[in-house]
Amino acid sequence: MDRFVSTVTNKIDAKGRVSIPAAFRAILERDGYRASGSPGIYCYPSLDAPALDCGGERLAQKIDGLLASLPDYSEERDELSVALYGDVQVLTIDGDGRIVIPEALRTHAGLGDDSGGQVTFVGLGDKFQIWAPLAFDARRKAARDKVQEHRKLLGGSSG
Amino acid sequence: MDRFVSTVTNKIDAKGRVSIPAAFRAILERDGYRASGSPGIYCYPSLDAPALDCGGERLAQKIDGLLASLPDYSEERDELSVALYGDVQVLTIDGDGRIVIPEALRTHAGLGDDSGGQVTFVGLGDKFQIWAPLAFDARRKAARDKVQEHRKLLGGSSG
DNA sequence: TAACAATCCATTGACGCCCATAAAATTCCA
DNA sequence: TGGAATTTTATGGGCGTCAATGGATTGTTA
Repeated sequence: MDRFVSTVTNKIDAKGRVSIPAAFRAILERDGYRASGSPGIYCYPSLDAPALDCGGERLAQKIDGLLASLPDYSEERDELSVALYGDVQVLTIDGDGRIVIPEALRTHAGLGDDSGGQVTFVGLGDKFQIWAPLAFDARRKAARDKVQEHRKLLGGSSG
Repeated sequence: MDRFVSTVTNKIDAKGRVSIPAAFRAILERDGYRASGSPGIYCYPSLDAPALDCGGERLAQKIDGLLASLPDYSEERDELSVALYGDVQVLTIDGDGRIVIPEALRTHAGLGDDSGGQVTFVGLGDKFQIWAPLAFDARRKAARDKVQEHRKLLGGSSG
């Protein structure tokens, strides 16, 4: 199965458009995205980071599956629906492979004028994230430090 | 299958008209809504929230199915029938894609002059809800907290 | 005819779609 | 293997269409 991997930083233009990395687009297409008549890509605020989680049909079906397991008209289901469906935005990819990130999502990810007009795409396997470049640098550095610690604990003489 | 997703906030004008988000309208049309001679959209007070539940034919059938699953003449069925059918309003969409929310429904959802002349449409899969913007913000926060508890079900090593 | 409702029309701004350009990668061939 | 030709990407901009909104006009009913 194809996975989203690697990290790419692209520009946002004056109209708020960003090119999705070609490698990611290719995966979305194989994942059920159809150039025409397609719903688009699913995108929602990441729960534990100032970033956006994005994916294709596979991700949408995951959400459906979770909700379908709860009884209709239960309060629990309504609440989950709000958080899962309600926060999801379906973004369409234009003919040139670009999307426009809506205001609500940009706010969550800190993609304001201060982000230097750039966004970072981060592959995470079956989904990918969109970050403000600086915020992601910090996150990445923290992750590296953590790995270093683990190495020490593991007594890693080889890496 | 088409689902209602995402959250949109629109204005109510002086005459009480609100535009239904175009994306939602498109789903209603595919769900059996016909521009002319159509019954309209089904709308009723949400059972457990200060909001309105709305949907098309698919929602109506779902309610039918739910009631049919309960034993005839059971107290439970009677109560649910009243709760679900009793307050249902069939709203028509005008030529410009707008509806007028009747007084009784506006009261339940707290869509008064205090709501800033705005309403929030929240996609919930096979139905959508109409909220007063501020009330929905609170609900959204609660819902997100709840999802945190369910994250493991989403298979998320992150997010 | 007053009050209200439904339909129609007009404006504005956002968005989708198309094309142009430049840089980068890939292919192809000597 | 080197380099030229071609294709793919990323990005910028123009323009037409449509959605959202406000206002006017017509119709209906008490």
